[in-house]
Amino acid sequence: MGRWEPDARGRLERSALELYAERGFDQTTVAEIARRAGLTERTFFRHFADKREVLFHGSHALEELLVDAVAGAPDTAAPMDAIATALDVAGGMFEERREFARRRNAVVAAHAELRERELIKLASLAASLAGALRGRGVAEPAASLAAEAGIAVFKIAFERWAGDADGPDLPRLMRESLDELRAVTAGA
Amino acid sequence: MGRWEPDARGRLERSALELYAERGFDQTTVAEIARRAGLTERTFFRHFADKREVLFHGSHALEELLVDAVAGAPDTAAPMDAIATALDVAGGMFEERREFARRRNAVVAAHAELRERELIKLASLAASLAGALRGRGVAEPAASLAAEAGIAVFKIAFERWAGDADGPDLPRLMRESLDELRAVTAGA
DNA sequence: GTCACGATGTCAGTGACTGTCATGCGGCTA
DNA sequence: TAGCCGCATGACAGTCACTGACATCGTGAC
Repeated sequence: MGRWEPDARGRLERSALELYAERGFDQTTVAEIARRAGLTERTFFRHFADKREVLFHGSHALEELLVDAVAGAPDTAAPMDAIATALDVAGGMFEERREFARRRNAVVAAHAELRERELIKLASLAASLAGALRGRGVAEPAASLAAEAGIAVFKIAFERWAGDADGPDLPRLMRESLDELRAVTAGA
Repeated sequence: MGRWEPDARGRLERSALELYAERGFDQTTVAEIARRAGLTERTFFRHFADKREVLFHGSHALEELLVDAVAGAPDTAAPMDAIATALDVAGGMFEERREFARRRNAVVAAHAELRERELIKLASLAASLAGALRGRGVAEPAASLAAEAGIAVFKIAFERWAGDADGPDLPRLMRESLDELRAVTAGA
């Protein structure tokens, strides 16, 4: 055992989510988060670039997962089908963490600065997915457009999922939304 | 003539853009922006909610313009055709302000916090466009999906336009990107 | 002429974030 | 076993974004 309690980063993440949910993002100081985690403010900023980032540590893992899904889709799959594979994986991942995902989303949705951070994470995800599509031989701008369309589907399906605890599961909402997008963009 | 020089807000906007371009966003303090505009830091924050917002004052006007375009599209137009009308209007607007738009975009693209703000403005625009589509009788989630797809087209066309000063004009890139999106989402 | 109004200035305060140096446990090496 | 080093954390001072409260003073209504 080390000199300190283990998992400082995890303690900070949990303390931050609790406090943001209890009092709101603005009414929580970094010093309070650190104190609840048994650490100091300075240590918080060694683990997270800013007060928002503490809620977004998982986004990198999600990005890797989805990039792998796109890269691993059958060679014969069309670009949007590769994206659909990734959306399925994402839906499964969130469905496994229903409680946490919904609690975290409520906090993020309640504050504009946190929504901003969420949007730039999604933009980064779109860029990575576009890269994965290019790796499959898809040209620009088709790769970026397919990736952005996939993120649009993700956003809308996720929003509906988070807002209706008794509705369909997320993978299903993803598939329905993708079908809806195909319908609405069809035709000249 | 008033007690003060006129157009304080405009002076602040111009001073900010100049300084962000000259030294970078981080290396510019609000006090410096205000001093160059002949005002004080406190006055800056009376006009703009924060240091980033000074670059995004125009986004509200853009939003109104595009909402009107969607609302004013022919009754017979399909959802994506109404969106296409709005994209055409947007393309024209930026094309009229080529120089300014490109200079401003270079500043925004250079700093993650500014890109975040841009993304939330685009998300707000998407929400307004979805509202305009609902006003035309389009149901959810089709309205939101069409709006988000339109924003995806806008983002990618704008990026190509900003990155290639000698390329096609923006309305043309918008139309090409929309056609690409239709092609990539087509098929089951 | 008076008076309310509105845009700005002044000043003090909070809190996010950073740079720098100190501390002490665990492991490595002689 | 002794000395040393790396690494996670603490302590502390400093900058700057942003806010609240109050003062100032041309302008226009009456």
